[in-house]
Parts: sequence; structure tokens; C-alpha cells
Amino acid sequence: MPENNPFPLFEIFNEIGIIEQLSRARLEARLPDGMIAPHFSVLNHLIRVGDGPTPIKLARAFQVPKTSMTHTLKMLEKRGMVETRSNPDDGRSKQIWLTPKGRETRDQTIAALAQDFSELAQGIDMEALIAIQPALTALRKHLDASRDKS
Amino acid sequence: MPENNPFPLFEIFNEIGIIEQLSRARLEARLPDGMIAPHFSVLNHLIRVGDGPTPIKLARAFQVPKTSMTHTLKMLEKRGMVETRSNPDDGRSKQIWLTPKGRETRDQTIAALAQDFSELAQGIDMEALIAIQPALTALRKHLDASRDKS
DNA sequence: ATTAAATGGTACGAAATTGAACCAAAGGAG
DNA sequence: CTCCTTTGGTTCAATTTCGTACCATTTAAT
Repeated sequence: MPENNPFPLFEIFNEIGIIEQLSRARLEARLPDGMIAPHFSVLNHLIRVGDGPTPIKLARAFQVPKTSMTHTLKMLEKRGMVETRSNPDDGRSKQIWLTPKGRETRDQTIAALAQDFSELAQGIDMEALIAIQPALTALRKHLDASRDKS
Repeated sequence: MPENNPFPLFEIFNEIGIIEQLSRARLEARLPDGMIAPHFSVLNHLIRVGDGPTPIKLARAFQVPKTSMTHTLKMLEKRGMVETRSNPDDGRSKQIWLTPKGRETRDQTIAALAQDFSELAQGIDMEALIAIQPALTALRKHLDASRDKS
């Protein structure tokens, strides 16, 4: 019998999968018309890390294929939420900038979510939840680091 | 300043989203050819709850639209992993059964994942991880219960 | 300087997801 | 029994995701 029992990980990944689905649905309920979670994620990322990353950098940040990011950015641009400029340092690549509308949409969504989450927090042991964050972060980092081996 | 600070929830949902993506990629790396996570989820669910559920019941269990489940089941049937029978008790509905091939695929995938997770577990504080499971379950239940309100 | 290899990005097509519309069977009201 | 509503399921179309192929530019090697 192995000393490392892997089955608790099944259970945890299963719970995480369900939570991801439910939290994504909540986010998308707060987004305008046809916007979806990946659109918002890009807006939010641009706020956090600053304007000007290249599409490939964004694709890596979210660990999606670059073709997926091309499509997501095309949709955001069609909605006037980001702006694509050519990169003066590299003729192959572009740079992505938030527009005022993109910034505003992100801010309003955050505000609506804060409201939503505030209500959510009332039925929850928030202290216990905050306490699990380091373990989640550690798991995420380990999963990320051990990717593409075997 | 509000007494319920919702922002830790942002961080936690963010980590959970990333973990979901990475763990799904790991699962799919262990699946045959073109199989994807939802296919496996159905196989695994049939093992856990037993054969014979209707498609609508499966759709509810995974909280996906019934059209999505129709498509998933069609793919599984094309691969010979599930079998659809008509429901003798209700002329509208069907019942889903695992085939031996479906059962075998599920078992082999579980075995491969157990191997994978065992290696994963070596670089992780498994005790801390097991300890967070109740909090995750509580969060999932609360999210689920408070769905469709507001 | 030339050539080869690597990198950023897009076009295109296949598969997945899902809402709208629809059909058939079941359930309920009278 | 008849009509109306509800429920299980599929078809269809629009959107998303993503692998393959491809082009343009940059980098490295010689």
C-alpha cells in the first residue's frame, strides 16, 4: 500500500471544479450583455499588471493557446474595451491597452461583484475561507511548476 | 468600512479558477485520443451513482444545459463508452448505461491519474490540503444553495 | 552578410457549449 | 375525455476554444 494516497486530490479537484463553474456563472451574471468570463479576466489583468502587454504575454498569463487570445482580444476590441497598438520595439507583435470604456466596465463589474460577494460572505465562515488561501496558492504553484513533466 | 470584506473571495475564486484549469489539463492528458474532461466526468459519475440515470438527471448533476449533455452523450455513444436505452417507465426519456469499454476507460484513467497524483503529492503538504476540503465543500454548498437569488 | 531557427500573430477548420425553437409524451384541471 | 401545461429530448445556429498551417519579423549561427 502506497504511503501517498492520491484520492483526496480527486475530491479536492472535484470540489474546485464545481466551485469554478458556480463562481464563473456568478461573474457572468454581472457582466454586460454577451460578455463572458475570459473577456473580464483580460480587463482585470490589464488593471492589475498595467497596460501594454503583448497578446502572447496575455496568452501565457492565462495559459490559453495564442489563437484563443487572438479571438478574445478581437471581441474586446469590437466592444471598444481594449485598443491594439503596434509594438515600436518589435515589428511582429502588438500591445494591448485598456480604453476608458474597458476600465469603466471592469470597475462597475468589480463593484457589482463586491456587492454580490458581500451577501455571499454573510452565510459563510469567512475566517475559515481566508485560512485556506495559502494552501490553494501552494497547490496552484505546485501544479504550475510541475506542468509538462512526464 | 464594511464589516464583510468581499475581496478575499476574489482571490480565492481566482486561485480556484487557475487550479481548475491546470487539473483539467492533467486529466485530459491522461485520456485517450480526443476525449475531454466532460466525457470522463460522465463515465465517473455513472460508476459512482450507478447505471441508468436519464440524460436530464445527468445534466442537472453537472449543472449544464440539457443540450450540452445531449452532445456529450452522443460523443460517448459514438466511442462506444455508454449505451442509451429507452425508459420503460416514461416514453419521453432515455436511460444511460456504461458499456464494458466505458468502464474500462474510466478505470484505466483513474489508475493513470492515481499515478500522476501520487507524484504530485510528494511535493505538497498533503495534510494541509486535506484539511481545506471541508471549507471547500462548505463554500460549494453555499454557492449552490444561494444560486438564482437576486 | 546569409541562412536557419525561433517567435508573434493570424486564418481556417473542427469540436464544444449553449440558448431558442420545436416535438413528443406525461400530468393536471375541468 | 379534452385541453393546457409541464417535462425530456433533439435540432439548429451562434459563439468559444484550440490545433494546424502559414506568414512576417527577429534572433542566432556561421
